[in-house]
Amino acid sequence: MEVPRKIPTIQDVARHAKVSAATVSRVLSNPERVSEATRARVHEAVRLTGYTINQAARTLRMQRAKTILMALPGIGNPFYSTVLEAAMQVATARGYGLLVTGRLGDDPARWLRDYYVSNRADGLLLFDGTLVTQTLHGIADDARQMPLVASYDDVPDPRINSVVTDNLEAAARAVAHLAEYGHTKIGHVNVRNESDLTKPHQRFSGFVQEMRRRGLEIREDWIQPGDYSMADGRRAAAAYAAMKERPTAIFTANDEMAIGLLAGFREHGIECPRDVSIIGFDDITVAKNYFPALTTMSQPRVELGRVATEALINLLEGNAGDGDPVHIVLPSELVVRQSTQRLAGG
Amino acid sequence: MEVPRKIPTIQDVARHAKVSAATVSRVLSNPERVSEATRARVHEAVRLTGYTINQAARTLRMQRAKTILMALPGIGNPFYSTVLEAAMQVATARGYGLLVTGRLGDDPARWLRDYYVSNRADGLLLFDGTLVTQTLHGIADDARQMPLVASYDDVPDPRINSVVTDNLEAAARAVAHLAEYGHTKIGHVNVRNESDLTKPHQRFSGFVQEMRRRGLEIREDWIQPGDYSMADGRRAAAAYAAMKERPTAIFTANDEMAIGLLAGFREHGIECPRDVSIIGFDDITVAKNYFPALTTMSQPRVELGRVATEALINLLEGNAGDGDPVHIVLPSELVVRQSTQRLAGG
DNA sequence: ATGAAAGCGCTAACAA
DNA sequence: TTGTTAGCGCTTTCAT
Repeated sequence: MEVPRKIPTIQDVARHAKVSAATVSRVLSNPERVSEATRARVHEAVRLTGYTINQAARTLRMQRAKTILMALPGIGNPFYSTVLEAAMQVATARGYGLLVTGRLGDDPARWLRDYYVSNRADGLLLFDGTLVTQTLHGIADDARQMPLVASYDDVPDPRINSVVTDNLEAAARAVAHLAEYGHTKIGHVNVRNESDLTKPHQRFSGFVQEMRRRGLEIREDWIQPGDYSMADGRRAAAAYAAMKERPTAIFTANDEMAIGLLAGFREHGIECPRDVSIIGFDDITVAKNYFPALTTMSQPRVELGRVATEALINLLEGNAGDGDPVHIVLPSELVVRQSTQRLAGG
Repeated sequence: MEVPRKIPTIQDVARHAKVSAATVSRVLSNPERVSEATRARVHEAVRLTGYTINQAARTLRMQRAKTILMALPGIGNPFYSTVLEAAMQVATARGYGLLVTGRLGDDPARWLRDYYVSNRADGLLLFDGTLVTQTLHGIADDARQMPLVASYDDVPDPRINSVVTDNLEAAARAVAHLAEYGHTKIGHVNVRNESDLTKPHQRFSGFVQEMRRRGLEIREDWIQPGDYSMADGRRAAAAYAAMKERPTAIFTANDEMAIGLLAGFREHGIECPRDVSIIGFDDITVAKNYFPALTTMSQPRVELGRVATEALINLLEGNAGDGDPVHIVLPSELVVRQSTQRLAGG
């Protein structure tokens, strides 16, 4: 019956090595300030005691948690899980822990900022585009500013650091691809609600922009609402199927809606790409394994997670805050597969 | 030019309310031990100062971080992202933060345990089945035990708390489904490596068990290796395609491999379900939207995340450790869709 | 190069 | 019911 040993503290190590706690601390963070002999003794003592630094104490003392907070709109989305994985790798490599949160309550800004004020996280990786700029500034513009990097589909406030993909351009290219294939009757599936009227999604704007540029008619009824889920893709399919006249090509704001749309169409006897061309957005893993393989705008989501996390940590460790905001735009790429086809006789 | 206010501490609140810090602390954690009048004054002071408790200080003092650590084998996997989301919701609701980690380095047990020893997390949600039981015990059986709940495909050490699905049974039912459809030539795709020889995956065992029970031949070459990725599903497809004699039905250990397998087969002109029936495992979102819609064993992954997290927090808050280990088994469910078919003339 | 001492912000034991 | 005091484990002046 073993007596549970106490978790060793820096004092225990000091005693073992016959030095002061201050010296142990130095060995651990500024080894060059300690003589080689002492250093060796301390390391040995660390090994012997199995000492691990107490982060809570260190955080309290240093006012830095060595932890970053990642706010996600819905982790269930495979898109974000890849981003999360990339972020985690970078964070770990640089000695940071990664807290995740999603449920933001009725005061999202406060919810997030409390992590900072309460000394649980040093900075924020914001992947949740539902927070409007105003709210965002509630986080960043406070006296006790929380360092943050935003990364989502909309173009964030220029005062806020951001790492994004060129959503507007990419959406325009998606439409251009359809147009180049001879399609003129083009539909779109995207989020549509009041907040969007004042601040439309970049992918929506890209769609509108390219349609206008090419002089193509934008038909209201061909723009179907979708919250980025497969279920909403199916719903859109039902809506299109019920129409007398349908678009010959549809651009969905993400791959999951494209898949739902395809699946839904199939149930209505509408075949892709025979009857309709569909282009998605994101290039999630399943896109190339779907049938038909999905044409899509590929997003560098590993890069997104990696770069955003690196930017944040640099911010935290560099001369924080006194530089200009960081704005990084990563390129998307058109990946043509089987779900789009030249319009027959077009 | 606003001078950045200092983050208010409990002392600031105390000063405002003209009470001692201890009283403020009491109001925040044991309100009933404080008179109503004082309580009101303190609350007002909290509001005025915008006070938020300093978690680092509290953690140091109480030796509890109010944070749980979730170890995932690969968050990229959409299966786990759903579990993660469920876990996060429960954790948040019960006042816990959720740290995630994946990169476990060369000493995974130590890596995970250090979170505990260093006072960063109070307990561990272990979703990574690659840690063998021995290693696990390195985490749990230490003098400084880290409370943990394991949840993955293999049946964990009985001394360890676990929340799992009935993988072995479910796998057997998957095979039974194929057999009932008249298939006798049944293949399987699953992880295969040395560690599996000593400790085969439950889904593998379930396959073997049901095949034996029905007196069906288990052909080594029909058991293809797969690391649960779509890419490995494709690889398996290539392997099967190259065979002179192929199975008429295949059970893959997860849906992603099933999708990869289907996509791969299609490229070789092998159609599902016409030429081969395929049953997956997990029922990821895309399964029902795939073409053909995937027959699969549905796993209650939201439940899994929820129940495991609840079990862990109960453990942390209850009379921890002195009870028997918790073992919860959640049921899987057969979902028949289009990717399996009765064997023609069978 | 090393040690002594103070203090980060909180809670809990004890006193009043 | 409330206040005083000590101390969680660490880092960091300031001495030596």
